[in-house]
Amino acid sequence: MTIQEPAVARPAGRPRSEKAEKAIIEATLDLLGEGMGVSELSIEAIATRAGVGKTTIYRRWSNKEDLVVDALATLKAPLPELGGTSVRDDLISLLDAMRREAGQPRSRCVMNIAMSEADRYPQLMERFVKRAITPRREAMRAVIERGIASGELNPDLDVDMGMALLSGTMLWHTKWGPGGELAPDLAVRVVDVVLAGITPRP
Amino acid sequence: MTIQEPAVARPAGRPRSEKAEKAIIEATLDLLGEGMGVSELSIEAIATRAGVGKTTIYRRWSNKEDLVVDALATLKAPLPELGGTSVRDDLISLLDAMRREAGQPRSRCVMNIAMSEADRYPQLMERFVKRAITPRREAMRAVIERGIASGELNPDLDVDMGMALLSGTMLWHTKWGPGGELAPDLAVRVVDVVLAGITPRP
DNA sequence: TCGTTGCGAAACTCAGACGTATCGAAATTA
DNA sequence: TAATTTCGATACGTCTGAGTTTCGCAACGA
Repeated sequence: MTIQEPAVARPAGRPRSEKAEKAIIEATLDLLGEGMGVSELSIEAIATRAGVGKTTIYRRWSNKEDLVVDALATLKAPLPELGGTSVRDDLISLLDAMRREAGQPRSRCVMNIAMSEADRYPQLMERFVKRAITPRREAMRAVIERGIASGELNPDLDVDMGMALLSGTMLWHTKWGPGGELAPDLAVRVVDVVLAGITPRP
Repeated sequence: MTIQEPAVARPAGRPRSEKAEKAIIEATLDLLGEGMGVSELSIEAIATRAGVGKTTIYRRWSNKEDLVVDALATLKAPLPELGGTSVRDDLISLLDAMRREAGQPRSRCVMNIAMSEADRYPQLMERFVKRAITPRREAMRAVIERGIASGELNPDLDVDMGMALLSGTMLWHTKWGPGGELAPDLAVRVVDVVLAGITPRP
């Protein structure tokens, strides 16, 4: 058994606790997920919740905003696998992923932050949008563009308008729908009504 | 000779300045409209912006929340007149009113508060929703129900889903659309795509 | 063993905002 | 004129939280 030399030589002294780092991130996401805004979020509350000293936080992040960015960044966007068999199926997959995330406080905080703190922390938002929003947006854009090309969608459709329809409707349900869980079939119903419109079809 | 005191006897002393009261409300709405959250909003900032002393604020409202409620209450909902000639026209009127409001910081703050502070100030929200949100929601519901009855809309349509489609799409554009003003024809385009759907029609 | 670094806890300084109190001036009634 | 109340301004004590420092202990390499 040979012990592998790490690529980067470990500096002398006690190594930083990976456990503490996890606990800090978890505590941050917990508090944000409980509806706390970035400005109400205090380093001291995070330290208490995580069971660490403030020193341990400041040794890693120079201020609250950096910590929040890193915490949100750990919420990777595990985009659903898209079957690619039909536009309808792929859109349902995307929207159902949104529905499932809306039910979990850990992911729900992403939406809370995105909706409410955009004006107040612009450069936080910039990095956050790049990491969390853009990948999902591009995935949906690709599906819609493919649908237009294949003839499944209206060739005159404005792609951005299609994205607004689908995402906006889900967002509306998330914020103002009946409290608690979103209906399991919500994604299907949204996609079908968006595809068909609300006027009668012959 | 005794004078019968009127029911509303003006008390002795200098009367409260109506102008100061207006200035306080205006300053509050200005700051909220600039994207400031309720928790960042400080009485001192309001007093400075309004050009009044803090005393003048505390003489009227006992705390920040009461002031915010009163300030938001002055934003009445001047719902647009609905022609009633067609569902399409009425929906366009409703959505175009939303578009116009989204452009004005004074009204924009309504949406900001509604989106972000719901969890944090529940009883503030309750009063606010009753005053500002419910009337608009009911107006749209009435239009959709009338459309279903008249055959202009799909008889199978879930009314709440229709409202989510229309309102959610507008909300999406407000928050994440290209910065600045919303396109003047946005309401028309949203209504038409919601009515027709995004799949080709024969 | 020794030097170095991280750990949690606590104390510290500093800033901002709350809510109250006080001031002289202004506005109003009696 | 006298009494009363509000005005804006300012000072005050308090509290909360940021960010720093210090302390004794723990974990690591040499």
